[in-house]
Amino acid sequence: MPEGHTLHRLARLHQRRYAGAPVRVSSPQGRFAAEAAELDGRPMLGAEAYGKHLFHNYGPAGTVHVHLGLYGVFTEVALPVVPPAGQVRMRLAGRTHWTDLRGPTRCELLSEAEADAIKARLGPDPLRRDAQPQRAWERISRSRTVLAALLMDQSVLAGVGNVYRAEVLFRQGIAPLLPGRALDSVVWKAVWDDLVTLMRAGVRTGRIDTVADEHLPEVTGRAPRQDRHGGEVYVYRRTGQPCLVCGTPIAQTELAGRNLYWCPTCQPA
DNA sequence: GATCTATGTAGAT
DNA sequence: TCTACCTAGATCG
Repeated sequence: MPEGHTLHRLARLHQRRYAGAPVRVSSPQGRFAAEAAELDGRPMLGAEAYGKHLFHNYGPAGTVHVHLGLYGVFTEVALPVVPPAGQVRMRLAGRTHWTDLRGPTRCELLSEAEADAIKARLGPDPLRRDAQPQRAWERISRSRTVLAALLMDQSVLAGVGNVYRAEVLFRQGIAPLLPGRALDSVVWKAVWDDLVTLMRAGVRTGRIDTVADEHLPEVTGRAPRQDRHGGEVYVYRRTGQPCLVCGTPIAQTELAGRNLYWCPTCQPA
């Protein structure tokens, strides 16, 4: 279930489990077999996330680039390994644990230059210390595109997905269809800072929770809604349900093929 | 058991 | 703007 926080959690986990020692690499499904054979038994130097992209660095042997897409998932279990079940694109086995990757949209072996090129085309990632938010602002403040689309554009901001987009716009009281260049720079600063706060919390907990304590359903008495993703949210997938702040039914529309959710009262046009 | 839907992206049109 | 990718859980019947 991949927005940026998920990938940063995985990078942190893989760094701890597999970096600094030889790793057994295989591709039971076969689609990564040649690359796996190339890497098998080599030490992983490090794991890092950039936006929704995950990189396993094997030094001169190359860098594995993983993008989970909609369906991709890593599972991890303590040794010993068991025979693969289903379609396992990549299997890693380390000193104590092994992990299977299924259903990624990308799993490929790249040169360092190719990995750098992917990072270079991404916007600043609120979860990275080296992020430069002004790079995003330069794009947003000149754009006629609506904010809801800009926030999902990975070349503008890296790591923000449909949930964080909807929730940060709600929390900052911004109409999702506001053009980027109509956004006030002070409000932009608040959006960025809020993304940093929310996404860091997501890395800590592995969930997306965005609702302030005073708005929690058990406090306000408004209908509780535990979403499938496991967190407590204001608007994401709450179409027609009462806003946790004002009670107005949450609105939904489709934008660029993705569902967009907002409160018409708290986020007036 | 069949069908629908999804926290995503690239490439074709 | 559309489709393909290709997985699993929820929902339908």
